[in-house]
Amino acid sequence: MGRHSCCYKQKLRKGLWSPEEDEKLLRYITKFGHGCWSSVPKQAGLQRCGKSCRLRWINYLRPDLKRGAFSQDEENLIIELHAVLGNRWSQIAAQLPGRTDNEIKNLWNSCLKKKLRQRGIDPVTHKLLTDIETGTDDKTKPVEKSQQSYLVDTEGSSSTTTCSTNQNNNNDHLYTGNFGFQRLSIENGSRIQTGSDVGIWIPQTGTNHHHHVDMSNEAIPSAVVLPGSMFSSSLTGYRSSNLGLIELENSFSTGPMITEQQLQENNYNNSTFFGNGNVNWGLTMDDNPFTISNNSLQNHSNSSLYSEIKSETNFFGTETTNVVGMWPCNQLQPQQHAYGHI
DNA sequence: AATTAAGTCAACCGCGGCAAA
DNA sequence: ATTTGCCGCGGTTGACTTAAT
Repeated sequence: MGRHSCCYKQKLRKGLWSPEEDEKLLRYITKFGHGCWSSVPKQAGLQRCGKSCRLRWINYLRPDLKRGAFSQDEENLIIELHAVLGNRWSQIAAQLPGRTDNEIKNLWNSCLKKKLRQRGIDPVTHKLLTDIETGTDDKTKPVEKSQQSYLVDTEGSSSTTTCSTNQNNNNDHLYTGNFGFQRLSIENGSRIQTGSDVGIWIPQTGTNHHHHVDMSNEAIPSAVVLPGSMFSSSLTGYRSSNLGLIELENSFSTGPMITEQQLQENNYNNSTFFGNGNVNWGLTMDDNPFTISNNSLQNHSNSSLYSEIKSETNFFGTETTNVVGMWPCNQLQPQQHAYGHI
Protein backbone atom coordinates (compact mmCIF):
# COMPACT_ATOMS: atom_id res chain seq x y z
CA MET A 1 0.00 0.00 0.00
CA GLY A 2 2.98 2.24 -0.26
CA ARG A 3 3.45 2.25 3.46
CA HIS A 4 6.72 1.89 5.18
CA SER A 5 7.60 -1.77 5.12
CA CYS A 6 9.38 -1.60 8.45
CA CYS A 7 6.05 -1.11 10.14
CA TYR A 8 5.15 -4.68 9.31
CA LYS A 9 8.42 -6.44 9.79
CA GLN A 10 8.74 -8.70 12.76
CA LYS A 11 11.64 -9.45 15.03
CA LEU A 12 12.89 -5.89 15.00
CA ARG A 13 13.82 -4.22 18.22
CA LYS A 14 11.76 -1.31 19.47
CA GLY A 15 12.01 1.06 22.36
CA LEU A 16 14.99 2.64 23.95
CA TRP A 17 18.37 2.30 22.32
CA SER A 18 21.17 0.53 24.13
CA PRO A 19 24.67 2.03 24.22
CA GLU A 20 25.81 -0.85 22.03
CA GLU A 21 23.23 -0.02 19.40
CA ASP A 22 24.18 3.64 19.53
CA GLU A 23 27.79 2.69 19.06
CA LYS A 24 27.00 0.56 16.03
CA LEU A 25 24.90 3.20 14.39
CA LEU A 26 27.29 6.00 15.16
CA ARG A 27 30.25 4.07 13.85
CA TYR A 28 28.46 3.07 10.68
CA ILE A 29 27.15 6.51 9.78
CA THR A 30 30.38 8.22 10.69
CA LYS A 31 32.17 5.91 8.32
CA PHE A 32 29.70 5.49 5.47
CA GLY A 33 27.02 8.12 5.91
CA HIS A 34 23.42 7.06 6.17
CA GLY A 35 22.53 6.85 2.49
CA CYS A 36 19.27 5.01 2.21
CA TRP A 37 17.95 4.67 5.72
CA SER A 38 16.15 1.46 5.03
CA SER A 39 19.44 -0.25 4.31
CA VAL A 40 21.31 1.24 7.26
CA PRO A 41 20.25 -1.23 9.97
CA LYS A 42 21.25 -4.25 7.94
CA GLN A 43 24.59 -2.77 7.01
CA ALA A 44 25.24 -1.59 10.55
CA GLY A 45 24.19 -4.90 12.08
CA LEU A 46 21.19 -3.55 13.91
CA GLN A 47 17.87 -5.24 14.56
CA ARG A 48 16.03 -2.02 13.95
CA CYS A 49 14.02 -0.53 11.14
CA GLY A 50 15.55 2.24 9.09
CA LYS A 51 13.09 4.68 10.42
CA SER A 52 14.13 4.03 13.98
CA CYS A 53 17.79 4.46 12.99
CA ARG A 54 17.06 7.72 11.27
CA LEU A 55 15.24 9.06 14.29
CA ARG A 56 18.00 7.99 16.66
CA TRP A 57 20.60 9.69 14.52
CA ILE A 58 18.69 12.91 14.00
CA ASN A 59 17.53 13.33 17.56
CA TYR A 60 20.43 11.96 19.53
CA LEU A 61 23.57 10.82 17.78
CA ARG A 62 24.14 13.61 15.31
CA PRO A 63 27.41 15.32 16.25
CA ASP A 64 26.14 18.85 15.68
CA LEU A 65 23.45 18.63 18.32
CA LYS A 66 23.47 21.18 21.06
CA ARG A 67 22.74 19.47 24.31
CA GLY A 68 21.50 20.83 27.57
CA ALA A 69 18.74 23.16 28.60
CA PHE A 70 17.31 25.77 26.31
CA SER A 71 18.49 29.28 26.95
CA GLN A 72 16.07 32.11 27.59
CA ASP A 73 16.84 33.50 24.16
CA GLU A 74 16.09 30.17 22.57
CA GLU A 75 12.80 29.91 24.40
CA ASN A 76 11.87 33.41 23.36
CA LEU A 77 12.74 32.67 19.78
CA ILE A 78 10.63 29.53 19.80
CA ILE A 79 7.66 31.43 21.13
CA GLU A 80 8.24 34.09 18.55
CA LEU A 81 8.53 31.63 15.72
CA HIS A 82 5.56 29.65 16.91
CA ALA A 83 3.46 32.77 16.73
CA VAL A 84 4.30 32.98 13.06
CA LEU A 85 4.69 29.35 12.06
CA GLY A 86 2.39 27.48 14.38
CA ASN A 87 3.24 23.83 14.99
CA ARG A 88 5.70 23.63 12.16
CA TRP A 89 8.38 22.22 14.39
CA SER A 90 10.87 21.40 11.73
CA GLN A 91 10.75 24.94 10.40
CA ILE A 92 11.13 26.30 13.89
CA ALA A 93 14.03 23.96 14.53
CA ALA A 94 15.68 25.19 11.36
CA GLN A 95 16.08 28.55 13.04
CA LEU A 96 17.72 27.06 16.12
CA PRO A 97 21.05 25.47 15.27
CA GLY A 98 21.71 22.25 17.11
CA ARG A 99 18.13 21.78 18.23
CA THR A 100 15.77 19.17 16.88
CA ASP A 101 12.14 19.52 16.02
CA ASN A 102 11.38 16.81 18.53
CA GLU A 103 12.92 18.52 21.50
CA ILE A 104 11.41 21.84 20.54
CA LYS A 105 8.04 20.17 20.30
CA ASN A 106 8.59 18.59 23.69
CA LEU A 107 9.65 21.88 25.18
CA TRP A 108 6.62 23.55 23.77
CA ASN A 109 4.17 20.95 25.00
CA SER A 110 5.64 20.51 28.43
CA CYS A 111 6.82 23.97 29.27
CA LEU A 112 6.27 26.90 26.94
CA LYS A 113 2.55 26.41 26.53
CA LYS A 114 2.16 26.60 30.25
CA LYS A 115 4.33 29.68 30.53
CA LEU A 116 2.26 31.48 27.94
CA ARG A 117 -0.96 30.58 29.70
CA GLN A 118 0.47 31.89 32.92
CA ARG A 119 1.08 35.16 31.14
CA GLY A 120 -2.52 35.11 29.98
CA ILE A 121 -1.61 34.36 26.39
CA ASP A 122 -3.32 31.70 24.36
CA PRO A 123 -0.53 29.41 23.14
CA VAL A 124 -2.44 28.65 19.97
CA THR A 125 -3.34 32.13 18.85
CA HIS A 126 -0.76 34.04 20.88
CA LYS A 127 -3.43 36.48 21.82
CA LEU A 128 -4.62 37.38 25.25
CA LEU A 129 -6.85 34.82 26.87
CA THR A 130 -8.73 37.53 28.66
CA ASP A 131 -9.55 41.08 27.78
CA ILE A 132 -7.57 42.50 30.60
CA GLU A 133 -4.06 41.58 31.47
CA THR A 134 -2.35 42.79 34.56
CA GLY A 135 1.28 42.63 35.47
CA THR A 136 2.78 41.87 38.82
CA ASP A 137 4.31 45.17 39.70
CA ASP A 138 2.45 48.18 40.96
CA LYS A 139 2.90 50.15 37.79
CA THR A 140 0.77 47.79 35.81
CA LYS A 141 -2.85 48.52 36.38
CA PRO A 142 -5.88 47.03 34.73
CA VAL A 143 -7.02 48.89 31.70
CA GLU A 144 -10.60 49.52 30.88
CA LYS A 145 -11.85 47.25 28.17
CA SER A 146 -13.45 50.17 26.44
CA GLN A 147 -10.04 51.69 25.93
CA GLN A 148 -8.96 48.66 23.95
CA SER A 149 -5.55 49.02 25.43
CA TYR A 150 -3.49 46.43 27.15
CA LEU A 151 -0.60 46.30 29.43
CA VAL A 152 2.50 44.46 28.52
CA ASP A 153 3.40 41.49 30.56
CA THR A 154 6.95 41.95 31.64
CA GLU A 155 8.87 39.09 33.01
CA GLY A 156 12.41 38.14 33.72
CA SER A 157 15.28 40.31 32.74
CA SER A 158 14.90 43.76 31.34
CA SER A 159 15.62 42.43 27.92
CA THR A 160 12.66 40.12 28.02
CA THR A 161 9.37 41.83 27.59
CA THR A 162 6.28 40.35 26.15
CA CYS A 163 3.45 42.41 24.88
CA SER A 164 0.13 41.37 23.59
CA THR A 165 -3.00 43.18 22.69
CA ASN A 166 -6.35 42.15 21.50
CA GLN A 167 -7.05 42.20 17.83
CA ASN A 168 -10.22 43.71 16.57
CA ASN A 169 -9.30 42.64 13.10
CA ASN A 170 -10.14 45.88 11.46
CA ASN A 171 -6.95 45.83 9.43
CA ASP A 172 -5.58 48.51 11.64
CA HIS A 173 -3.44 46.40 13.85
CA LEU A 174 -0.28 47.53 12.28
CA TYR A 175 2.66 46.27 14.03
CA THR A 176 4.25 43.36 15.69
CA GLY A 177 7.73 43.46 16.92
CA ASN A 178 10.23 42.29 19.40
CA PHE A 179 11.13 43.92 22.59
CA GLY A 180 14.18 42.03 23.65
CA PHE A 181 13.49 39.11 21.36
CA GLN A 182 9.92 38.72 22.45
CA ARG A 183 7.33 39.22 19.81
CA LEU A 184 4.61 41.63 20.48
CA SER A 185 1.59 42.70 18.66
CA ILE A 186 0.44 46.21 19.14
CA GLU A 187 -2.91 47.49 18.23
CA ASN A 188 -3.98 51.04 17.77
CA GLY A 189 -4.42 52.70 21.08
CA SER A 190 -2.79 49.91 22.98
CA ARG A 191 -0.87 50.79 26.01
CA ILE A 192 2.48 49.15 25.96
CA GLN A 193 5.16 48.83 28.50
CA THR A 194 8.75 47.79 28.39
CA GLY A 195 10.67 47.79 31.58
CA SER A 196 9.20 50.61 33.57
CA ASP A 197 8.43 52.73 30.53
CA VAL A 198 4.91 52.91 29.34
CA GLY A 199 3.83 54.20 26.00
CA ILE A 200 0.79 54.20 23.82
CA TRP A 201 0.53 53.02 20.27
CA ILE A 202 -1.13 55.92 18.58
CA PRO A 203 -2.81 55.71 15.24
CA GLN A 204 -2.93 58.99 13.36
CA THR A 205 -5.80 59.58 11.08
CA GLY A 206 -5.44 61.06 7.65
CA THR A 207 -4.01 60.07 4.36
CA ASN A 208 -0.50 59.38 5.46
CA HIS A 209 -1.49 56.73 7.99
CA HIS A 210 1.19 57.82 10.32
CA HIS A 211 1.55 55.95 13.55
CA HIS A 212 3.88 56.21 16.38
CA VAL A 213 4.66 54.90 19.79
CA ASP A 214 5.76 57.01 22.65
CA MET A 215 7.97 54.82 24.71
CA SER A 216 10.34 57.14 26.44
CA ASN A 217 12.98 56.54 23.82
CA GLU A 218 13.10 52.89 24.62
CA ALA A 219 14.95 51.15 21.83
CA ILE A 220 13.31 48.25 20.10
CA PRO A 221 15.88 45.68 19.10
CA SER A 222 13.82 43.98 16.46
CA ALA A 223 10.44 43.99 14.90
CA VAL A 224 8.03 42.39 12.55
CA VAL A 225 5.69 44.44 10.49
CA LEU A 226 2.52 42.92 9.26
CA PRO A 227 1.50 43.06 5.63
CA GLY A 228 0.12 46.40 4.82
CA SER A 229 2.40 48.05 7.28
CA MET A 230 5.68 49.78 7.36
CA PHE A 231 7.97 50.30 10.18
CA SER A 232 10.96 52.48 10.68
CA SER A 233 13.43 53.24 13.36
CA SER A 234 12.85 55.44 16.34
CA LEU A 235 9.51 53.86 16.89
CA THR A 236 7.74 55.64 14.10
CA GLY A 237 5.72 53.51 11.78
CA TYR A 238 4.23 54.26 8.43
CA ARG A 239 1.43 52.54 6.77
CA SER A 240 0.73 52.13 3.16
CA SER A 241 -1.99 49.92 1.87
CA ASN A 242 0.23 47.89 -0.43
CA LEU A 243 3.27 47.36 1.65
CA GLY A 244 4.73 44.04 2.52
CA LEU A 245 6.10 42.51 5.63
CA ILE A 246 9.51 42.55 7.11
CA GLU A 247 11.16 40.95 10.00
CA LEU A 248 14.01 42.85 11.51
CA GLU A 249 16.62 41.66 13.87
CA ASN A 250 19.06 43.45 16.06
CA SER A 251 19.03 47.08 16.80
CA PHE A 252 17.59 49.58 14.44
CA SER A 253 17.31 52.34 16.91
CA THR A 254 19.16 54.94 14.92
CA GLY A 255 20.00 55.81 11.40
CA PRO A 256 18.34 57.21 8.32
CA MET A 257 14.67 56.66 7.94
CA ILE A 258 12.58 56.59 4.89
CA THR A 259 10.01 59.32 4.83
CA GLU A 260 6.50 59.18 3.65
CA GLN A 261 7.51 61.53 0.87
CA GLN A 262 10.37 59.30 -0.18
CA LEU A 263 8.00 56.45 -0.13
CA GLN A 264 5.63 58.13 -2.50
CA GLU A 265 8.29 59.60 -4.75
CA ASN A 266 9.83 56.22 -5.24
CA ASN A 267 6.48 54.68 -5.84
CA TYR A 268 6.95 51.99 -3.28
CA ASN A 269 3.38 50.99 -3.43
CA ASN A 270 4.38 47.41 -3.76
CA SER A 271 7.42 47.60 -1.62
CA THR A 272 8.68 46.48 1.67
CA PHE A 273 10.35 48.69 4.10
CA PHE A 274 13.29 47.52 6.08
CA GLY A 275 15.19 48.82 8.99
CA ASN A 276 18.29 47.28 10.39
CA GLY A 277 21.17 48.65 12.29
CA ASN A 278 21.82 51.98 10.75
CA VAL A 279 19.90 51.50 7.63
CA ASN A 280 16.34 51.43 6.48
CA TRP A 281 15.54 50.53 3.01
CA GLY A 282 12.84 49.46 0.68
CA LEU A 283 12.57 47.11 -2.20
CA THR A 284 10.10 46.04 -4.75
CA MET A 285 9.00 42.52 -4.38
CA ASP A 286 6.93 40.02 -6.21
CA ASP A 287 4.12 37.99 -4.75
CA ASN A 288 6.28 35.21 -3.46
CA PRO A 289 7.14 35.04 0.16
CA PHE A 290 10.75 34.26 0.76
CA THR A 291 13.32 33.74 3.37
CA ILE A 292 16.80 35.02 3.59
CA SER A 293 18.51 32.57 5.80
CA ASN A 294 21.57 32.68 7.96
CA ASN A 295 21.18 36.38 8.35
CA SER A 296 22.90 36.86 5.08
CA LEU A 297 21.59 38.31 1.90
CA GLN A 298 24.41 36.67 0.02
CA ASN A 299 23.03 33.30 0.86
CA HIS A 300 19.80 33.98 -0.88
CA SER A 301 19.25 31.78 -3.85
CA ASN A 302 17.38 34.29 -5.91
CA SER A 303 20.13 36.33 -7.46
CA SER A 304 17.87 38.85 -9.13
CA LEU A 305 16.12 39.46 -5.90
CA TYR A 306 19.41 39.76 -4.17
CA SER A 307 20.73 42.32 -6.58
CA GLU A 308 17.51 44.20 -6.26
CA ILE A 309 17.82 44.15 -2.54
CA LYS A 310 21.42 45.12 -2.79
CA SER A 311 20.76 48.09 -5.02
CA GLU A 312 18.01 49.31 -2.80
CA THR A 313 20.22 48.81 0.19
CA ASN A 314 22.94 50.88 -1.38
CA PHE A 315 20.44 53.49 -2.26
CA PHE A 316 19.60 54.08 1.31
CA GLY A 317 23.07 53.83 2.63
CA THR A 318 24.80 50.79 3.93
CA GLU A 319 24.95 47.08 3.70
CA THR A 320 22.32 45.35 5.70
CA THR A 321 21.98 41.89 7.06
CA ASN A 322 19.72 40.01 9.38
CA VAL A 323 16.66 40.15 7.24
CA VAL A 324 14.82 37.09 8.33
CA GLY A 325 11.76 37.06 6.20
CA MET A 326 8.95 38.92 4.67
CA TRP A 327 5.64 38.36 3.09
CA PRO A 328 3.87 39.95 0.21
CA CYS A 329 1.57 42.79 0.85
CA ASN A 330 -1.49 40.89 -0.23
CA GLN A 331 -0.84 38.05 2.12
CA LEU A 332 -3.63 38.16 4.63
CA GLN A 333 -2.22 35.44 6.79
CA PRO A 334 1.51 35.89 6.72
CA GLN A 335 2.08 33.12 9.17
CA GLN A 336 0.99 30.69 6.49
CA HIS A 337 4.10 31.48 4.52
CA ALA A 338 6.55 32.57 7.10
CA TYR A 339 10.01 31.32 6.47
CA GLY A 340 8.97 29.76 3.22
CA HIS A 341 11.30 29.51 0.33
CA ILE A 342 11.03 30.63 -3.22
C1' DA B 1 8.80 6.00 53.57
C1' DA B 2 5.22 5.13 50.38
C1' DT B 3 2.16 6.62 47.09
C1' DT B 4 0.42 9.54 43.66
C1' DA B 5 0.60 13.33 40.46
C1' DA B 6 2.95 16.02 37.32
C1' DG B 7 6.57 16.74 34.23
C1' DT B 8 9.98 15.34 30.82
C1' DC B 9 11.67 13.05 27.05
C1' DA B 10 12.71 9.42 23.62
C1' DA B 11 10.58 6.90 20.51
C1' DC B 12 6.69 5.18 17.88
C1' DC B 13 2.97 5.64 14.54
C1' DG B 14 0.59 6.91 10.56
C1' DC B 15 0.15 10.14 7.08
C1' DG B 16 1.34 13.06 3.02
C1' DG B 17 4.59 14.23 -0.42
C1' DC B 18 7.56 12.82 -3.71
C1' DA B 19 10.10 10.24 -7.08
C1' DA B 20 11.18 6.12 -9.34
C1' DA B 21 9.52 2.03 -11.36
C1' DA C 1 -1.50 6.89 -15.14
C1' DT C 2 -0.75 3.98 -11.39
C1' DT C 3 1.86 1.60 -7.97
C1' DT C 4 5.51 1.21 -4.84
C1' DG C 5 8.81 2.57 -1.49
C1' DC C 6 11.20 6.05 1.10
C1' DC C 7 11.60 10.29 3.69
C1' DG C 8 10.18 13.67 6.78
C1' DC C 9 6.75 15.57 9.63
C1' DG C 10 3.68 16.18 13.51
C1' DG C 11 0.73 13.91 16.90
C1' DT C 12 0.87 10.77 20.42
C1' DT C 13 2.40 7.31 23.71
C1' DG C 14 4.52 5.47 27.50
C1' DA C 15 8.69 4.91 30.32
C1' DC C 16 11.14 7.28 33.44
C1' DT C 17 12.06 11.07 36.78
C1' DT C 18 10.88 14.49 40.01
C1' DA C 19 7.75 16.82 43.08
C1' DA C 20 4.01 16.79 46.14
C1' DT C 21 1.17 14.72 49.56
